[in-house]
Amino acid sequence: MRPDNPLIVQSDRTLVLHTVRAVLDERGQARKDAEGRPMTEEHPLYAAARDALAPFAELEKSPDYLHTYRITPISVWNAAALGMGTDEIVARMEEFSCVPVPQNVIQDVRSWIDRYGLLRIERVGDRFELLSSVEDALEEVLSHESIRRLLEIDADGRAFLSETERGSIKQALIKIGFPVDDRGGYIEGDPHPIPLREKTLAGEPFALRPYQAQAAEAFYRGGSVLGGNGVVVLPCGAGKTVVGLGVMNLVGAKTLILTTNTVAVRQWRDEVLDKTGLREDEVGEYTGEEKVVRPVTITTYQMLTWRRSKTDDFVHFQLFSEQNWGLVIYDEVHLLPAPIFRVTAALQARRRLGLTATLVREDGKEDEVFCLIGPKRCDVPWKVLEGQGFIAAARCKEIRVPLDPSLRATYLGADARRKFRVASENPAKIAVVRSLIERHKGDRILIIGQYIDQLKELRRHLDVPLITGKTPNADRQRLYDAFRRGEENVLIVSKVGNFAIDLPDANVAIQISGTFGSRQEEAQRLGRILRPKSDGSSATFYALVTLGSRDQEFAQKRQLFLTEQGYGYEIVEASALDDTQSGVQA
DNA sequence: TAGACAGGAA
DNA sequence: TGAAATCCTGTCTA
Repeated sequence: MRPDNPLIVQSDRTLVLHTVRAVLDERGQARKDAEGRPMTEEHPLYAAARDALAPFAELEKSPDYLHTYRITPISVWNAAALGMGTDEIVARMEEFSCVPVPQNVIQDVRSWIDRYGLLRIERVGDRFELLSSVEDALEEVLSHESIRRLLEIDADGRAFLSETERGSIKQALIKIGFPVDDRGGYIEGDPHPIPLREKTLAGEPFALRPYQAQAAEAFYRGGSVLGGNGVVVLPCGAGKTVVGLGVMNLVGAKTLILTTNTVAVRQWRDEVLDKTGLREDEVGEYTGEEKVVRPVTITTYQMLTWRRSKTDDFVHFQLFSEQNWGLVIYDEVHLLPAPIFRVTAALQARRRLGLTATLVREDGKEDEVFCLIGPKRCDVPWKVLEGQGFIAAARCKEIRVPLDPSLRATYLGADARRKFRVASENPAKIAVVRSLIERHKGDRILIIGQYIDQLKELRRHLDVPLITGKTPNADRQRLYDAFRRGEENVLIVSKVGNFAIDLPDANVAIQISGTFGSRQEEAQRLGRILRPKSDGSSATFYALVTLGSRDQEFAQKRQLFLTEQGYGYEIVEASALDDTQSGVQA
């Protein structure tokens, strides 16, 4: 703790981190710039503090100078699963704090950490027992009706549960603040060796990158809690599929893979065939087009959650029991739909791997992921991979575009939800896009937006191709290819860009509108330009927002996740684009 | 029997 | 907070 440190830990468990500090002259006075404003510089400890806090705190707000983090039970338990204890968490806060860390915060962290592992599930013959390391704890949770009705209490007061209740009991317990250490173990599933190739089909040498191998190991071996279930968090473009292959190799059993769409199904299949020794007849696709169950089977969430009508049963749930799976992989686990949680609750005896770039869910179901899939096993910060050259360096700029006075009235007159749309569709953004394209001549530019009308308008002005959900697959492919070959330098894409993983790489992305406050969407979009460039050059991400509007508000929320990962948004006024080149450099 | 398309769901 | 995209299935056409 030093007075010039950047962090303040508050008793409401929020952490306030200064990103900048005043520049002082030799007499210790704040130095002023030419216009008399105090000068600031990045706080020398900011980056180190940010990285130290990331494992156990969640970034909540990130305006220019003060970033607010919050410590929650889930954030602390995830840290605990990575092997971090109270002492370490407190030490990290004290190292960067400029005031004493409040005692109640230390106590809260300690009590949460202590709770993790207080209750555990163990196998007893063909059923399971809920045990507690402290006598009162079991008594306390049994006083909750929601818990007791799931258990069978015998004459000695021991609490037993059946295999099928294993998931629901964990869900119920986390709701009342007790994460369970499930040591019930796994069904091994039918063995099926999955060797990794040393050369891909194209003859290129193949091996897991160090961080990929570490992630697979961390999942499989576990740490302070039993391995074999949990989530691996890796940036877009860092090779999550390959981590999945690594885990399949370690488990060596029949595997069921769940993905978000059919393009992803195809991609998983190609990767499995390209990088493992499995033959084509060992890998099956279970989709609308063909339903083939093989030792490695890949399907979509929508396939599984399909039913004839709202009241009917899920037709394809039998896939989970069709084979004796030894591993279930949940791709993009932050998008997991509710019914899959339900079936996963009954699947606690199978090894479960979740893969994602951002563990944050916009629906706040992080606790369900935590107790049903498992804790975070590995989280490689984006900036670390950038430093190692596995993803490209990127600069983010938020360009603030004024709203024309004539539209100002429309904006002010609109109700809250229309306001966002009016601000998002600010026509002045078109001129800004045009000048950015001008500035980035020779670059590959993706323009990403949310509203079809707005994008059509843009296409009319710029005369470049537009891809939306209605664009037939053949046309998309043709445009993607043209973009890849460099025949087209600019492409406008709608929300298809969020899902389409076959979208070609670019080095400039211009976001002209986005979903309310979706942090993970912003991360995905940045991911589009993060593939390392052959010449090692960096990428640029522009977010266009309407000055002083709800658009600007939501843009801040969207940026949270990336700020947490160390991406700073440089704020540029649109007017600065016109006169000099100083505001935005190509 | 493939392909196109509409409809419903989340 | 709302718009857009996706997928699966069933039906129709050639």
